[in-house]
Amino acid sequence: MNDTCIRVDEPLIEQMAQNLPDEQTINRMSAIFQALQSDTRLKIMSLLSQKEMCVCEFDCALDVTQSAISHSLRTLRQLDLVRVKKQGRFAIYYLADDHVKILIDLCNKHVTECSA
Amino acid sequence: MNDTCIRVDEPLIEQMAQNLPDEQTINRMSAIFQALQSDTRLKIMSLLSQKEMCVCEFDCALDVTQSAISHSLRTLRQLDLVRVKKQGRFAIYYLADDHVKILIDLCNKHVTECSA
DNA sequence: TGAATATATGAACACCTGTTCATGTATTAA
DNA sequence: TTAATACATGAACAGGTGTTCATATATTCA
Repeated sequence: MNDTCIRVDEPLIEQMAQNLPDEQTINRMSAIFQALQSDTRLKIMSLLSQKEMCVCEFDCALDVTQSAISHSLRTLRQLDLVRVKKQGRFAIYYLADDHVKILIDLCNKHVTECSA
Repeated sequence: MNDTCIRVDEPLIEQMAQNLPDEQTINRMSAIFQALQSDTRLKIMSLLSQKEMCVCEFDCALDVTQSAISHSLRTLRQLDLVRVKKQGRFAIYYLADDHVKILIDLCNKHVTECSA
């Protein structure tokens, strides 16, 4: 297929393409969605929207190894979706900000409303 | 590691685990985030939030093959994130609803605000 | 000090994803 | 009818992801 069909207004499309978020922004957005695409990490985020938690508590609530939880938390940490504070030998995790909570809630709402 | 540490209030954690969205909801949510995790699909969604488009127009705006675009659109269609209407030989794609647009905007906002 | 607890991390492996290539189908135009 | 156009789809392959296992580190307690 060539790059143009009868419907394509090339200058317009090119301008729209330039209105796209820049590559760096796209990358960071896709990284966030990528992080939220795992069942385990979604559950972690959902739990954290109820209260802050240490790794043990996740271990008790979820059905994966402690190692898997730590790996998941690292991913979320690196994207600044969650943060840690150390309390003695415990690592207490909490949501980085409300944006993320809203993201999760919005998606949940979309899914449950649209399947109802 | 055992399933309990000194911090764990087991009945509470178990109740929190039950408050989690059910498996089906979690699966649908992760499927949506999974779909939005690809640069190409994110760009498609961003373009669609500007105006409805046919496949040719995506082909003109994006730097991947028409095949890749069709595959991406199928993924988005199957999750009801976008919809199609046929107009002669053209397939016109548009966002399924506003939830999704808000999701994208919110994530974009998060990324650009937090990196500023 | 030494043992137990809480968490992190590297390696490895099975699985999944996104792309391209090749090709198929449907619609229009000549 | 034939050729061209617009789009869809299956196969296949490279690259990435999530999990577990084994192990390391850091903190507390005896």
